[in-house]
Amino acid sequence: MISTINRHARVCPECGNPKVSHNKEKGEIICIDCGLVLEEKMVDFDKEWREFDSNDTSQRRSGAPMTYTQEDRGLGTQVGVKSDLSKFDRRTKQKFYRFRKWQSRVASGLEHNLREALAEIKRISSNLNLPKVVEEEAARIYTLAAQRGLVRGRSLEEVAAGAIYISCKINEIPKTLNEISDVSGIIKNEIIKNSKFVARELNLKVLPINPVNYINKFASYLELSPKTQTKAVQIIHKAQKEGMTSGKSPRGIAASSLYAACLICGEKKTQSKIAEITGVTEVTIRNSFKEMADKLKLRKEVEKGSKIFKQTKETKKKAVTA
DNA sequence: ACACGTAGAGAACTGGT
DNA sequence: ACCAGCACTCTACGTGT
Repeated sequence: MISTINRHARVCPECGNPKVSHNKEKGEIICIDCGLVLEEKMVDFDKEWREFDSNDTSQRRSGAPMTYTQEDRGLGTQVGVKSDLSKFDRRTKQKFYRFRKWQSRVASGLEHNLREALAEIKRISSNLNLPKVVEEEAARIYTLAAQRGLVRGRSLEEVAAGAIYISCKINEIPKTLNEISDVSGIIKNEIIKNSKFVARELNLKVLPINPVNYINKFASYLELSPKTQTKAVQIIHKAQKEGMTSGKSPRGIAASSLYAACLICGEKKTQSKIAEITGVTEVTIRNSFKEMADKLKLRKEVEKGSKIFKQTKETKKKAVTA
């Protein structure tokens, strides 16, 4: 989890330097070149020195896990609410009320902003039924943006919606701008504008997914042989070399390459079956396959595969009738 | 049932003004 | 900031095998 959510923050957005220094005492990650603080208020994940159980010699940490979905990352202390104070006498209660008042007063502008924005991110995520990891990533992106002063002069709701959009893309969650716009109440253009701005300033690379990553999963659902899988990967590599994959849906590329590989290896699966598993339509598979077959000269291989498929089908038939 | 083709519409992005 | 244009994908058909 930690490695996932921190993976985008290791290159300095200011000078592009990948060399960063981790100052554990201050809980900061700093660029060695320009000194820019990339991340602050980090948590030390080293061993806990205390022991709470004499029988247990292993050293443990305690408390709830750290989360970016709270402005203090779930690590802060909150002075109790009224119900917690019921057991105290009047004087003690008044003391705690004063503490609470001061706690809210001393909270910085950034903390107030984060509290509002993270609540908004939580609300949008919940309405869109987004996985926890997407909410966490969006919260992390917003927190970094706020720490770098990118929210200043912008509406926090707009930046929050932008963070959600980036997070969905990073985590491969197919949510459309319209859906995010409907739930957040922010117009599409503003979401695009803010997500681009934040991604650029934080040096977040929202790269398209490599279609090869899908092959194993889809092939397993389709119960394809390792030979067909390898062929599909080869086809994708060829297509990538020919520059056929840019701008296209990686799922579509994976689907059509699997379809082609099935035909070539004589392991026929229908377009509708592959479409069902891969989550793209038959039309997308057809169009993409047609382009691949033409540009990568797969026609001959496909014909050969079809012959093998027919032969094996006939021998199976004969075996059954015999 | 499956493969293939087409039309029209929508979503997302890009570039020009 | 706005808009037009573009490439891509989708739905919804019809047709052929």
